[in-house]
Amino acid sequence: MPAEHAILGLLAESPSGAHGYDLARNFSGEEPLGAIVRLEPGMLYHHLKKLDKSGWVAATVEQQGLRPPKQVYRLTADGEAELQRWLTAPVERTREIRLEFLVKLFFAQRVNPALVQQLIEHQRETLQRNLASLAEQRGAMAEKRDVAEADRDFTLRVLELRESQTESALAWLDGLRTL
Amino acid sequence: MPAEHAILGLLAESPSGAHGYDLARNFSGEEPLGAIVRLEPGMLYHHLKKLDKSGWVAATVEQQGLRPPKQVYRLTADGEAELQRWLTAPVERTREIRLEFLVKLFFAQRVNPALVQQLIEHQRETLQRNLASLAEQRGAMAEKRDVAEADRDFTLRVLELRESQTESALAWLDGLRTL
DNA sequence: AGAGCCATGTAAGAGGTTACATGATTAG
DNA sequence: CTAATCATGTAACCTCTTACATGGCTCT
Repeated sequence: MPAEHAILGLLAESPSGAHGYDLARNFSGEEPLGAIVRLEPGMLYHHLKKLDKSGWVAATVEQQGLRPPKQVYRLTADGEAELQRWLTAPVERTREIRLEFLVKLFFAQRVNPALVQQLIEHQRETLQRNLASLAEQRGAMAEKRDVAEADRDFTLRVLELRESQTESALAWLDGLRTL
Repeated sequence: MPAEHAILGLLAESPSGAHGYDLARNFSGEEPLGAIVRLEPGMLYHHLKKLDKSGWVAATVEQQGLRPPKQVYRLTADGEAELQRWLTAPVERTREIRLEFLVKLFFAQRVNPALVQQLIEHQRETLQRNLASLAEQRGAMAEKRDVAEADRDFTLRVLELRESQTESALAWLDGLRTL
C-alpha cells in the first residue's frame, strides 16, 4: 500500500505532471526511494490506473508521433488531500516502520518539511502505546499458571522480541529528531 | 511460507495423524502458535492439499456417518526430511525473525530440543553477517560526494534503522541461549 | 549494425483475505 | 430450542511477481 502513496508523493513534486516511465526511475536502481520500495513497470502502470479510478490523479494524453502516447498524470485536489492525510498519520505496527514510515518520512521532508517533526512525534506516541501494551501482555502472561511452562516461556520470548524491536525503533526515532 | 512448515511441525507431533479441523485449533485463539501465524480454515485446507501434492503428507479418509469424512493426514518420510531441513536453516533477513524464525524455534523445541542451540547459533551468524554488510554500506554511503545531501542523509537513516533492528534481534537471540 | 533507451502495457500464475455453503451433533 | 462445535470446503476478489510483447529512437 505505501507504493500508491509514494506515487502521489512523486506527483506532488512535479506539478506539471509525469508519466509512468518518468516515475519508474524513482523506484529502481540507485534512487533513494528504490532502496525502500521496489516497483516493477507492470505494477506501476497498474497503480496509476487504480489511482486514476479513485480520482486521486488525472491523466492527459500527449501524442508522440509513432511512439506510444504519453499518459501524463497530475495530482488532483482529492489526491493532494489524501497525500496530506497519509503523511501525518503514524503507522500502527512496529513492522510497518521499515517500509511505510520510511516512505512517509521521505516525502514529508520533500513535500512539506514542517511536517517532519510532527510526524516523528505522532509516531513516537504510537510506538510508546504499543510498547506499554506489550509490557502489559507480558506481565499478564508471566502470572498465568494454567498454561504449560514451555508454552508460557515461548510466548514470553515472543513478547520480549516485539518489545525489543519496538524499543530499538523508538531509539532510532529519537535520533531522528535532531535531523 | 512458514504456514506450511508449521503444519508439517504439527503433524510431526502426532504420528497417528490429524485432520484439518484438529490442526485449525492451533492457529487461532489462545494457542501460542496462533500468536505468530494466523490461518483461516480456507487457507489451511488449501495448504494441506498442496502439501499432499508435494508428497510431504499423505491423506487417508475416515468415514464419519453423515458428517463430511475426515481427511487424516500423516507426515511422509519426505515431509519429515523437509521439516528437518527447514528447522536447521536460519532465515536470511532480519524481518523474517518475527515470523518464520519464531515458528522454527517453536517447533525445534518440541520436535527435537537438541536442535535449538544449533539453530540459534546459525541464526546469530547470519544476522551478524547482515549487520556487517549494513555497516559497510553505510560507510560507503557516508563517503559519497556525488549525491544530494538530503538523499545521502536519508539513505544513512534507513541503514541506521536496519542496523538498529538487527542489533536488537541479535541481543534477543543472545538472551535465548540461556533457554 | 547493435545496444540500450523510450514508453506502454498484457498474460499467467502464485498467494492471500473474506465471506459464505453445508449439515449433523452436542451442550446448556 | 438455540448456540456452539464438528468437518469440509468453494467463490470472489485482491495483490504481487515474473516474464514477455511492441516498436521506434539514439548513440557509438
